[in-house]
Amino acid sequence: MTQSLDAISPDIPTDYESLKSHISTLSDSMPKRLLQCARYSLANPDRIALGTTAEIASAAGVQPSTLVRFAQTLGFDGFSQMQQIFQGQLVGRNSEYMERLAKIRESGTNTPGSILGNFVERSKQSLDDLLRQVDTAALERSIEALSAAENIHLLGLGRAHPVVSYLHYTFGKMGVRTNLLEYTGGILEERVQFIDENDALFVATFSPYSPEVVEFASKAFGRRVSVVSLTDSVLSPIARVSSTVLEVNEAEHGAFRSLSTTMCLATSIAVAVGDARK
Amino acid sequence: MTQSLDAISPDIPTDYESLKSHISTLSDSMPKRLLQCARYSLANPDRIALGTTAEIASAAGVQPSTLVRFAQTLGFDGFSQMQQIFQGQLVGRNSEYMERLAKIRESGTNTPGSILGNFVERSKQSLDDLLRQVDTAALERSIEALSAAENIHLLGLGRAHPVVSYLHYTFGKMGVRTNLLEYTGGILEERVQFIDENDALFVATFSPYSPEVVEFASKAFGRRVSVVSLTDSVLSPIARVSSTVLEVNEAEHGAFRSLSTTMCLATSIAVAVGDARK
DNA sequence: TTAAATTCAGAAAATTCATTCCAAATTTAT
DNA sequence: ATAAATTTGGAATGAATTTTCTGAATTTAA
Repeated sequence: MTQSLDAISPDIPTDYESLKSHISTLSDSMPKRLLQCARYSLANPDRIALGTTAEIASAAGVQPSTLVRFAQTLGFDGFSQMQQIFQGQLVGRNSEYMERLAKIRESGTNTPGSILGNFVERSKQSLDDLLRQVDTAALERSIEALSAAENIHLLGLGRAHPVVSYLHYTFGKMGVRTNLLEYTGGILEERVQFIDENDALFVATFSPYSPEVVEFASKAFGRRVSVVSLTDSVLSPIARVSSTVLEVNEAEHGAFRSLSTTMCLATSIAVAVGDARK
Repeated sequence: MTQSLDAISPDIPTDYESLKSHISTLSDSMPKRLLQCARYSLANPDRIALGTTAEIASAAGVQPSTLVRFAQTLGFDGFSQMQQIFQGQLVGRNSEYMERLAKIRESGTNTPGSILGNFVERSKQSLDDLLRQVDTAALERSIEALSAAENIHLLGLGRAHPVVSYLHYTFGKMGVRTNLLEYTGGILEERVQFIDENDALFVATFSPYSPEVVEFASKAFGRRVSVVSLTDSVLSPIARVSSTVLEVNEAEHGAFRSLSTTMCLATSIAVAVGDARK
């Protein structure tokens, strides 16, 4: 049907990967609305594959005709021709996905893909556990404590450091001032004196629990500071010196634990505190 | 528009799995042509999802109108309504997903528990997307590059910093030496000279992409260093200056993005590189 | 075998869709 | 600042698509 036209324009992408890079290349010289299309297509390829021009256009905040122009800018006849590539990707990807799912169960395969498949599976499981096992009362008290605090101090070393680093960033973006306690030699303990009774200390620590962190929290707790802790077991030594304890069972693979679930909880805490403070 | 009709026929399947059993149940009492439709649909769900009635009918050896009657026999308004379920299968929507979304909508959106519920659900979705959309070839090339590197340098600022911080820790535990590049004033750029051609640079950056990070990666790339980047879109400026690009669509809630999915990918990378190096 | 009921094919109708077109708005170059 | 070029929104168009309808064919029941 469009054979002659295909022959005329031989340089248009025929698979999704090259289409992606094609879009990415041309997007440099695209005007506002077409760039909007480019962004939307790459962010929502599924909707491009399945939607109609009207639906997609409205979701992307452009006119249907703009979508057509976008496709034509990329060298296609029109939208429909471009859509076929997105559809092809959808079908191909789905069958790959099915194969990968089947392989997850078989242990022994150590390809990057199967390792990822494993972690995805376990992380989903772990997220489910989080939602099922979370102590809602403790979560609420934690949010209250952090919302009421004059200053929030954040402490976490080793595998826990990314958690407080993320909270530092996210709280900052929401206008909540936090103090990220970095461990630079032995001077950590001295900082306890700068933590006020009206402040809160958020501390994350996982097995094996750094003694310095527990010690620091203990001292703060002794000074009647609200200590909100995030840890991997209620048996954690941090539990004794905390006002509220949040527990997370993280996905693991052999000796290695992810931070996937922990980050989900951390994000929720940040958003809830941000809401309460606004 | 079809609300009243939906209400009248409340027992039609809403996901592919139940549709399948619905079809096989009813197919017992179907006349020849409808049975033909039933068989074809179960054998070629992808074509039902993406084709037009004319195309599918011709492929299945029936009339387009028969396809419509088939859908109506199953309880649908028409073909289009049935087609949506086949499309949902392709994108990975199932009944559990629908139920959970409904639950989240029911509950108030501002209690800490519901915020957490929301993030858990979105994170799971996002993890699924990761497994579906991941570019396995790019992932494998990334692992290779990092495994082959003499030294691995890690760079990430803002929301991306927790990612490299985590990698620094985890690689360390596996005996893989890494160099975490911290941004302390303007001296970042100078460090490029210490990165060798046999080294690899792992850089994480998310929108809005820090110019310093892109600039640094660009210089390293110019020095023929393997640059493995983790970012949120192929339109990311880092993509141009990377040997391999890994893309992650992170769960978000309003303006706030988690790091849940990203951490899952990061963990997988660390484990895969650890395996390859051992 | 015959009549009634069901199923079917295909044409026709109604709707939706992708695409084109053009005037207005915006950007770029001078 | 002005003109030229580009980009855009939105209506108009024509093609394609889904759905309905009807008479013919087939099946079922008596």
